Amino acid sequence: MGRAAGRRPTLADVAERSGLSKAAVSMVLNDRPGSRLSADAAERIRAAADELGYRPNPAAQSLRLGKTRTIGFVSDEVTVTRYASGMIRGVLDAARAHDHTVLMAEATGHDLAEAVQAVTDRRVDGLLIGLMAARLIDVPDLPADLPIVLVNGVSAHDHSSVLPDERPAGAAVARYLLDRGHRDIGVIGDLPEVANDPRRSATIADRFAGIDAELARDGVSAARLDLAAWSPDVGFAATHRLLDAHPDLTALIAGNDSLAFGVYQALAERGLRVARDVSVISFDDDEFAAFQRPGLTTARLPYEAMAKRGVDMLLGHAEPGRVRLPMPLVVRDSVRDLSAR
Amino acid sequence: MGRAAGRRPTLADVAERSGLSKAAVSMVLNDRPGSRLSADAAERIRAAADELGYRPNPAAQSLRLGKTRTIGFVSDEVTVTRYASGMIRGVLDAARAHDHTVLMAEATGHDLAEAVQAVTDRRVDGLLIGLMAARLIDVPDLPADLPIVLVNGVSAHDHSSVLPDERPAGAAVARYLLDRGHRDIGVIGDLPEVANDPRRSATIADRFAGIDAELARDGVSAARLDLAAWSPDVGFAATHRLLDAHPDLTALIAGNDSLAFGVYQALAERGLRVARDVSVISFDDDEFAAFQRPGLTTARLPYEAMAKRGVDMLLGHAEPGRVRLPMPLVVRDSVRDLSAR
DNA sequence: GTGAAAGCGCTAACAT
DNA sequence: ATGTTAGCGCTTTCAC
Repeated sequence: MGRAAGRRPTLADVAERSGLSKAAVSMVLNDRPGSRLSADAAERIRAAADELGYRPNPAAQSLRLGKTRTIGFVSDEVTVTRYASGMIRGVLDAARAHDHTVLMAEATGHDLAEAVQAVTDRRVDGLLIGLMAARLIDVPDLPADLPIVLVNGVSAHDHSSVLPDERPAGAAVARYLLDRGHRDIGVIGDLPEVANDPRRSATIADRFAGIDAELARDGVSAARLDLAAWSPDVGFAATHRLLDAHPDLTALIAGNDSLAFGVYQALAERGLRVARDVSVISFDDDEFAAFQRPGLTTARLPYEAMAKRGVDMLLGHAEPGRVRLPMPLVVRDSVRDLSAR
Repeated sequence: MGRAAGRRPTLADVAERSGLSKAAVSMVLNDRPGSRLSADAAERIRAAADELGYRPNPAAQSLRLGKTRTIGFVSDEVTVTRYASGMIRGVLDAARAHDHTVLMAEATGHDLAEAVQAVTDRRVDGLLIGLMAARLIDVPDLPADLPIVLVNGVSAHDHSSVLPDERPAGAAVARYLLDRGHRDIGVIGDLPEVANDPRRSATIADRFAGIDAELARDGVSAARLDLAAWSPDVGFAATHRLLDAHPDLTALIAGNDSLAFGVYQALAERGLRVARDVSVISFDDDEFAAFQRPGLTTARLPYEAMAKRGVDMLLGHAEPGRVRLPMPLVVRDSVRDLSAR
């Protein structure tokens, strides 16, 4: 049992108390196969360590081993923003599962290189770069032997990375509507300017390509409205514009949940009920998607799973490479089944 | 200029390259007053360090100095949840300002003591405990010399802590309504069960006490509805119930923004417009408060400022003790001015 | 003014 | 099978 003593006990203290050598203590506590200690000796050592409340000093271990059992996590703004909190959970959980701790640094406003430097200065064993929006970035120079993986991002070089698999998600969203009898569909939110620039988004183009391809399979061509930004107020304005032009639409696909928030508001203002009058479906599964009334059906961005996979790759528990993870469709109540009537 | 060399350069490398001793290099690089090196020698050392891209090994420094320049941040769920992301930003920024890094651990599901242990095992220089909801907790045993401060929480012992100053905020919210001519006011969301248990909330009682006192000053007694939980759907149901009983209400005070989200939904369902027909005001300033339509006026929980103050206290840059920080009223468009008509 | 040397706590190679 | 020792990279007394 640990006491809150003055000086923290060291290996030497445990050795002295157990009447054995430091080497013996080290062997037992790390149960190295080296040489079998007598069961009795091992017992004495464990007892002594326990009584003293001994905890190894990680600085000493790092110095000796050249490993820190710490990974660095630098992000553009996922740490400090609500959107990708699942990513933090994933990183923390996966790191703990492999007995590593996480050093976080934020690159908001700063140079990414600066944040990376701060972290590598601490001699982390691996570097995870997490991005808010999936995009292409330049990875700063870093020690040649430092493993690195990008979560929700890609580099121009061949760094390992994990991205959401947007194309099938786009197709699944369209298919969900099609299967329920919708053929008069509006698509709110393609961002041509962003979609064509991988440094702004490496995946949005896939999202819409998936939608378009699936719609085309059934011969439906959607009413489209391109946008310049994704926020509730532009979703609000866009909905009004689209519905003014096409009052016959039975379903709306929003580029993401933030836009869909605005769609709900606009629909309410027009006296239209979500699902009953106009169905809505979207992407991301933001926290408030479940709070909408009715609950918003949306294809989830798998932040937590991506982070976990990233850590696993970083620590050698998963194949490295460029990976895409599925975006599950979270079904709630915002889509009406027209085929049943 | 740093090269991505094979082995990382050490102090000894810098010494060799500059033709001086390790001691001299250490002195110069940390500019110790000890003994003045010749300006020329100092220059040579800096140049050598620069060319080599030398960065001190923190493990070695920690071992020698007994300091890690790292603080531990353990929280119940602020890390992995969107609500208090401002707290993370505050911690990270303040730590960097004092040249410290942050080790994060999450106590969700686990024992708080377990997360604290994980962090103190790493020999952090200070411990920050951050809570989602301001409440009273028991701080686990820890090394006697480890500074600790609670952010958005208090302990039964006299640990330093920083809390939001809820009473004045409650008063300010009520006053804001009163000053605009509202006298038929509904209060949605007191949680008697929670408010009376400091281990569930150490501040909610103050919030409502502030509201009540200020209302009483002007002789108005609100229509109150006590709740058992704070979520959009209970806010939704509560609004309907309250308005059914008191159709004459001109303003609603919601216990927090999550509740207010439901208030908006219920009002919309009744064909009532926020502000024009019924004013709404709330607490927290959640991210989506600004996205509501009209924007929600709310008393902000100063997560970022609390975190910053906490770090400053921890690192000796601010007076320790029990501190309360103001909750600024963020004025948007959800309250109508009745006195002007 | 400058450098040699000890030592922080730990592990692994080497003696015994 | 157990113990002794060197050394990871750094800072800081203490001689020179």
